[in-house]
Amino acid sequence: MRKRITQADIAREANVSQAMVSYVVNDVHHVNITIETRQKVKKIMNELGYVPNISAQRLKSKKTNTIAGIIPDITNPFYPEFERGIQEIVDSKGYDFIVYNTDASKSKEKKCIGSLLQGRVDGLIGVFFHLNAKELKVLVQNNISVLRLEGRPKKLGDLPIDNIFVDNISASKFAVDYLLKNGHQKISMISSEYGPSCLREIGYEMALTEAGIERKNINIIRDKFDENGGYQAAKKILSTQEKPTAIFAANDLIAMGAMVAIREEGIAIPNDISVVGFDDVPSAKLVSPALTTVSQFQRNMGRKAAELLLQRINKNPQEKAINIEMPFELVVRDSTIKRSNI
Amino acid sequence: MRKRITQADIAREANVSQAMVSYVVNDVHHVNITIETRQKVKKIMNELGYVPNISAQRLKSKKTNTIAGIIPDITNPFYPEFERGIQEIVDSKGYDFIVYNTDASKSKEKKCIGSLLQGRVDGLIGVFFHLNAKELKVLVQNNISVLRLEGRPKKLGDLPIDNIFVDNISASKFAVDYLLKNGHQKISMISSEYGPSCLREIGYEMALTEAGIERKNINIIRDKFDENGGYQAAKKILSTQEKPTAIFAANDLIAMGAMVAIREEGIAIPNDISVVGFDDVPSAKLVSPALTTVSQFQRNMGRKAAELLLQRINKNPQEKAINIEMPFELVVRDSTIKRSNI
DNA sequence: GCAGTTTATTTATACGTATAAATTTCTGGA
DNA sequence: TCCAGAAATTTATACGTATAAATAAACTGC
Repeated sequence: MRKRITQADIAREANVSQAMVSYVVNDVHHVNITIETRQKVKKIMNELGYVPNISAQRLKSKKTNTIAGIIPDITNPFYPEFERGIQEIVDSKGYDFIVYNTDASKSKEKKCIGSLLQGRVDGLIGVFFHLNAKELKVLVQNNISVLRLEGRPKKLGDLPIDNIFVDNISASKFAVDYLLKNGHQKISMISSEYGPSCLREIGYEMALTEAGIERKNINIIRDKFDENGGYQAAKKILSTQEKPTAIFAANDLIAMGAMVAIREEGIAIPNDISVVGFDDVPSAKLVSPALTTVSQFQRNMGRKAAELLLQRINKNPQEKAINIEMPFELVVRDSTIKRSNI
Repeated sequence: MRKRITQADIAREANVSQAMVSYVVNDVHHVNITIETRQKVKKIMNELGYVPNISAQRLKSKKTNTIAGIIPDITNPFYPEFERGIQEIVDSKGYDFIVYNTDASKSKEKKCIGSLLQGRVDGLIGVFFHLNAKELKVLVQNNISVLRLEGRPKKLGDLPIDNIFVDNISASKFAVDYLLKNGHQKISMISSEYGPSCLREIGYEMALTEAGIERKNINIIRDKFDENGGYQAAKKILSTQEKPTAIFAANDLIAMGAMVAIREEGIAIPNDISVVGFDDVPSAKLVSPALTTVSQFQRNMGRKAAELLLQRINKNPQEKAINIEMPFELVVRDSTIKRSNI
């Protein structure tokens, strides 16, 4: 393990001052350096294998060139694509990327904030289920830019906290409208307590109400927001005498769990029951039948989020916040079918 | 955006020296501090909202308290669980965690190394498809501990680079033996060029050879290591006149892609063709039929990897390398069936 | 041949922390 | 009352970099 080479080492070897080395390293242009010293320094840099010490740079510059991603859980297949989208952009701008998993728990969300206050990052892209803008204020006060992934536009206060969102209400309404258009009258929803689920419930209810579906056929069951939750909830739904002809799930994991339960009951998808999910996770097209679902174009959203955040960090940290809407798309696959016998 | 509070600010306010503040902050025990000053300093710390500057700490201590994970692609569902396992451990020890995605490309693997040499991290857990120990040596020389995720024990040179591995040859042999035991005689394999695939091919061949299967029925098709690759390869296999009764896929994504292709051809799984995957990714139990596959207990492996790495960083950075073997398990689900009509 | 520029380089300092070493203040015992 | 030693606190310095300010050297043009 050899000693790490610093600018001082190079300076000594090259018979110049440490400042000179710094100027050469950074190619500072408002300082004149003869071509000879420049080359001499560069040569020795290469010989000794100089690599700048990033901690020192960060201390001096008060910039970390790091951004954080705060998400519930990277094992939720919604997030890997989102993460890569972010990373693609920040990488290309020379930023590091740290991911925090909160498991959708309030205490972990808070812990993240505390950790970030130590000055690890210049900004963050966050999915918060518990903390609101007021609780994020302290970050902004400490010059850490914040962008949230949301499910609908937020009221823009005076805090410069941007939001990027897919309109979850419209998207879920769109999905349920699709089922209605295909002749389904009895559509149950499986949802969960947290996150965007409640928005998706609103869209579901809006679609059914607008279509004049009677109240008793508007039916939401809530459970965990993963495959087990979907499985349990579907079992419950299927144990009732009057089964729905379609199930709208608040996300794809729930939908897939429900599909397992439906198959176990010997009920055919889509012929007896159609299933629609939300998110278009990578495995949605691999299950059988392939799942009809709503894509949020996660990677694209990650990219856009990162671009917006870097812009804010580097251009206008204190300017007024904005809401950016992103598109969604209903991806029709084989888990839904037109119902002829109304 | 208010000024960040430093130890100097507190010192001024409390009428003590900056050093005193540092001692209080860090609860240094070989220095005597009266209870009054200690309390006075702490009170002012709280009032002003002091948070240590992590860049300064890192510069001074020459420790980053950060570790890196280098993986091919977080959207490959093998890795999220692995990552969370790592994170669980490093989090609890106060370390940050940065993930790099290499897309299994040599240039990106190299770029990672360059980046890490700037002193971003104290150690790394890496999945390298191209770089070997010799190319990682420079990290060790710069006091960055390295642990690799491998597919078999590595020859231990004098470099202190640990390896954690599931014995991929044994595991795939075990899986193929299971098919043989269930009466399958014609088993094709779908594999890929990179990563652990070639080890899994060896296990496949060993099993068949040992069982006395004739050479013409040992058949490996290679394609991309994702669902599309599996789909394409399966199409090719199914277009031959003498179809296999089982397909062993080098990983679950390939297996699921193959299942889509098989279904498209109207062939029944498992009745006509059994399918076995590798990795037990979360969606393996959600596809239909649920996929028989080999679990590597990814989260557990991530935990163990992190423990080993932290141990090396903090105890014995230069001691001889070790190989740590981890268990696997064949998870039998519904995509395989006993073949009665041999 | 020298005042005034321009060009090249060095010196000095700051970033915020940790910590060894030096200094001051406080003990208690003779 | 004084002193040795312990206790409490401060001073000084280092980590490695960036950069403003100071200085030195070389070049103008007259």
